[in-house]
Amino acid sequence: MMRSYGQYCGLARSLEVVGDRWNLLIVRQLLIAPARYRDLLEGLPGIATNMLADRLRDLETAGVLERRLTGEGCAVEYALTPWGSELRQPIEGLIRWSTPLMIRGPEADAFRPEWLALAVPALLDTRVTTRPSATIGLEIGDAPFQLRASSSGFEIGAQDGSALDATVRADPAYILGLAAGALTLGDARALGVVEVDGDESVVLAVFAA
Amino acid sequence: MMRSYGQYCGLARSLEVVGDRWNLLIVRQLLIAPARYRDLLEGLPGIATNMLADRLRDLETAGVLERRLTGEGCAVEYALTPWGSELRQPIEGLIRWSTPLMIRGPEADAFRPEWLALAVPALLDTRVTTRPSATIGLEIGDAPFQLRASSSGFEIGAQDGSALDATVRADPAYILGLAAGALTLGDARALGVVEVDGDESVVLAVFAA
DNA sequence: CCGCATCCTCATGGATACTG
DNA sequence: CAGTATCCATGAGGATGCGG
Repeated sequence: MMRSYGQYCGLARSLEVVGDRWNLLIVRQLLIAPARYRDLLEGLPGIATNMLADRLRDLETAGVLERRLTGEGCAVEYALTPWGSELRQPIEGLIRWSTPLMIRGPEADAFRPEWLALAVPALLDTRVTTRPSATIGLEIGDAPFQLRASSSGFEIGAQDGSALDATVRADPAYILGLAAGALTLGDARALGVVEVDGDESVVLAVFAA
Repeated sequence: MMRSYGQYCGLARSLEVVGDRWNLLIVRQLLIAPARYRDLLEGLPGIATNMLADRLRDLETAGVLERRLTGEGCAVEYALTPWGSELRQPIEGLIRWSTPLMIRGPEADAFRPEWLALAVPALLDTRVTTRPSATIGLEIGDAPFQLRASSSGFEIGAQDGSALDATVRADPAYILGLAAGALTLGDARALGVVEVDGDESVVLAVFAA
């Protein structure tokens, strides 16, 4: 638990809960989906096992997440509380703010396609939310997804057979930088084709509204 | 400078720049107004002098803030760059998220009236931004201010002679908690009168649109 | 004074090994 | 699988010094 700032300020008190190293990244993983301990270790490359255990305890105590026992046997699962889920807004703000840092490209950093599920909605132009019929196609690895944008938010589901209006193919490690710089739904423009040099590929397609 | 997370994720890269202890609180102070070293020390109760110096250097290197020489002589002043100013959005999100932490009240924490200049706009209901004529009166210490809300944002200026529609008097140390729980401009309701037990008082008044 | 730099101590983070 | 225990490196915090 972070040492108190001793300031009666909303920002300071928030940071006493989620300002510790790794905390917001754990919340990021749980915003994508509830997860088990092992999933979190994989989704947070570089974290030490004791750090993850400590942080999960802190965040549970603070009321940001909760431990749940899934149906089969005694499997432990971690999920955000309603209050913890509301961190989506500031986290999306930080993802948008990172644009100048992301367009440098991935360099030696790790990349996980699941992070797109959080980043792409955050990076889409806000005009999307006023166009109820907007739909974006996402293919992560071999699994095709469809990202539906409506006034009530974004929803990821199975992809139907809609024709593509524009298509982009990019290495997973570059897709975020490309999206940050160029992706807006208002004009649905193609981002261009980038060479794929890894064995894992992501196809990001923008459909017409 | 924070150790790298080694993740090609916008949130992780943002946190490598502003995730270190004190960094976002320094940005908070500069969002209120550009400030000198001494002002920052006073506005950040609890910070050590070497921490402030280190962080200012880090944030300048990262491009979040810049050192400026003010007109008279060689007085150093710190101000946010345009990119740094864009942290207002995620910071306001964290201020809103802190509501359950703030309604506990100030306890033993320090309070500075200037923090209201950031918190009040962040806590106002978003309906405010769709009512161009909305105006809020703020009195910090002896200085009366007027907070004008328009579609282009909030602006703080001198107070004119407008009649009050509702008035709230509260100790500065409680005003944030009250505002977080009860203040919406849509119905402009009074928050009630709270005893003032300090020598410094804040009057928060909600005007009719 | 203001704007830092140095020094020292202690809490925290990180890597690895290990256990129920 | 889901964490603890251990050890070491790093960073925070406080006091103080010091040049302009």
